[in-house]
Amino acid sequence: MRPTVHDIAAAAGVSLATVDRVLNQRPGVRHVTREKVESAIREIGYVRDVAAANLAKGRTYSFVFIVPASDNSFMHGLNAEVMAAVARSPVERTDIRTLEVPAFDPAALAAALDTLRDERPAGVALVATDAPEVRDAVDRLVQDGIPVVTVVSDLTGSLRHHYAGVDNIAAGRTAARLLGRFLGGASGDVAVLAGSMLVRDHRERLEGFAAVMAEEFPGLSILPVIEGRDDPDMAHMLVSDALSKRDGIIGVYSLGAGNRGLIRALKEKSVDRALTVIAHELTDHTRIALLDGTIDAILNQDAGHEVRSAIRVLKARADGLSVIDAQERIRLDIFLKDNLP
Amino acid sequence: MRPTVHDIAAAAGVSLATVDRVLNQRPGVRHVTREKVESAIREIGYVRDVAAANLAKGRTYSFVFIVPASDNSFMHGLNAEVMAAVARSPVERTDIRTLEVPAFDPAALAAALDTLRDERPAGVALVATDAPEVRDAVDRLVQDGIPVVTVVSDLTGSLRHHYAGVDNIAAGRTAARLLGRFLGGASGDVAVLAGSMLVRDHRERLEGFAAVMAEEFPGLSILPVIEGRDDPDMAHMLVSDALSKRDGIIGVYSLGAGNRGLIRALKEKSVDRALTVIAHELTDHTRIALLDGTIDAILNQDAGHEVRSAIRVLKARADGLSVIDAQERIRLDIFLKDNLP
DNA sequence: AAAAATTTGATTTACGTACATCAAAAATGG
DNA sequence: CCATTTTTGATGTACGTAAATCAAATTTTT
Repeated sequence: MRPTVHDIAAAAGVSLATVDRVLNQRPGVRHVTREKVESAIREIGYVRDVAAANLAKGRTYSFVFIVPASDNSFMHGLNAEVMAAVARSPVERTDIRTLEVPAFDPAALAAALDTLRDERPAGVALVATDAPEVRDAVDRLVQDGIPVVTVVSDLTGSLRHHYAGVDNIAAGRTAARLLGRFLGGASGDVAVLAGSMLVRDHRERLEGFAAVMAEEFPGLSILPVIEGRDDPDMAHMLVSDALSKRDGIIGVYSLGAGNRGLIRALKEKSVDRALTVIAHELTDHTRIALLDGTIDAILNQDAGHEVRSAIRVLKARADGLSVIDAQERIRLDIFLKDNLP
Repeated sequence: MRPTVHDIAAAAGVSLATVDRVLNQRPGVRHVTREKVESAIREIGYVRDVAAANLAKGRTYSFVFIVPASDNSFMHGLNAEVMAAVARSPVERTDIRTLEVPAFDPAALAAALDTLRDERPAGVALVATDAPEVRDAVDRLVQDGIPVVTVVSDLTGSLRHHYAGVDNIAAGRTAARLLGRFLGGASGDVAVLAGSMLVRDHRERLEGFAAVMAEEFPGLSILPVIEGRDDPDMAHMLVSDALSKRDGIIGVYSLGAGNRGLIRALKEKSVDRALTVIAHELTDHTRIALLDGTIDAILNQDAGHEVRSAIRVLKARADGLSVIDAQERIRLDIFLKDNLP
């Protein structure tokens, strides 16, 4: 049987009340007594029964999920996953609230984070925008003792406790190797379509991509990055334009969201030429494009996993428990035609 | 607030005792009363607080994990993951016992399964060997009301409740496309190294591989499968032999476990020729080979995920709860040099 | 309609922990 | 050494559910 608080009391030779004071860090225990209890806890290997504790506390973890009000398929998917988590939340003794903030607006995000300082939720998850003011706001929350995790996009240099997202440099490197290998030994130009170079994940993907391209595929040269602002029409125009102007393009890497415009442009232009295309994020559109051969591989991060992982990590933090690291590692999914879920 | 049993009682106009009788399927409730309670449950949307219920029951789920006594890196890894789960088990109110049975021995596995019928554990997970006697033994367990999930290797046609493993046909197809694309448009022979064609996962991988090869890469022809019985020395000999005899070989697909022999053979023979190699299962050996360029891509199933998923599914079954399907889908990991964990 | 059987209600205890209260004991200050 | 403060113990209630007991009400059988 698992040891209980009673066993601690017996082992330490103190009363239940004292054990409780130690366990819940209540005042009024002499230093020596506290040590006695703590060593008893270690000796008999007591671990608090979190379920029973939560029952007694009547506790519900109130978490806040901050998502950008962005209008692309990926963010819609992420939102849906958060909503699914909200739907499940009563069963898991969590009470998840979502907060929408304008996308790419550091000031608004920082302001939203600061309001949470008073509210003191049991944890905060956010899709971070990489800016000093956001970093500072996150640090303030952490210093107030509130668990914070970033999702999808990280905030390096901040005090956030955890990042539930993929390694974007590795993603870029992987894309480069796939593209390079798929192109065989061919020489030519590679077009890169990004949302915006102001977003950290996009910068990192490009960085990884460029590094491997330079190291391993000298025959391929990267054209200046096309910034489509994750807007279908804009992407369509810019990509069409690029493909018309440069017929040396043999490969495309789309590292941002909003691939609808890209796909349209590819369909129009690729009738007479063979292009190898790697894109990010599995959505309805990219899935169809992968199946019909317009896209050759899709790199993906599973939004559902990210959301669930973020919640698990916040919960563990709130309880002072540890997580299974391997379980919380968000993997980079590589999808070809054949292994689609 | 979540509704409780008291709320059901009030809503249905019956006593707590009656609610309890209905909830726990105890006898002595008239049909009409039972219906009244059940509709009240639906109306107010009651869901049992599993944590409280388990606390009251003093319940510990006792699960049995049957693993083959196989001596390859993958099975060692699986075993380690099961052990890690055992270590965590007290915290999760589970009591996991492992049972080792000889590998590839259907009779022994079936016998082991049959002993469990008396023991009546709360759930059984097994790495299935694909044989009628195993299927029958599994069906008997299921018919006795014991939750059963297969791990890594499935048992199609049986009544098992769930399979925690990858889609091996998709894995084979993916391997074929990767290999075909990596080889550009080149023509030549492809060698396939398997453990044994008697194992279902290996057969399925080959099936998927051969299908895509035939459909999409007519320039590549698959040589007769080499069966290395997952034995390093045997694999080394057979692969060396094949590489010496046929210098038309430009690609290798290793779909089984035990890649040490393969890697050794490749290192010896590939000094003077360029081979493209796809292998299964990320282990210390394959990881090094991937990094040094001996292997070009590794397909992997995450044993840790499989074990944790199996346990989650068994627990949910035991509680009569549903699982999050997307969370329990075991993904096929594709590793290149750049996205290794 | 009475006897027997079945169904329902009322109540209690338990699970492991949290938290509060009050009394008793011990340590500390002057 | 007494008064005061601090520390400790004893005890009870609560969380939501399970499970048991016994009495009361209802239904079924004869």
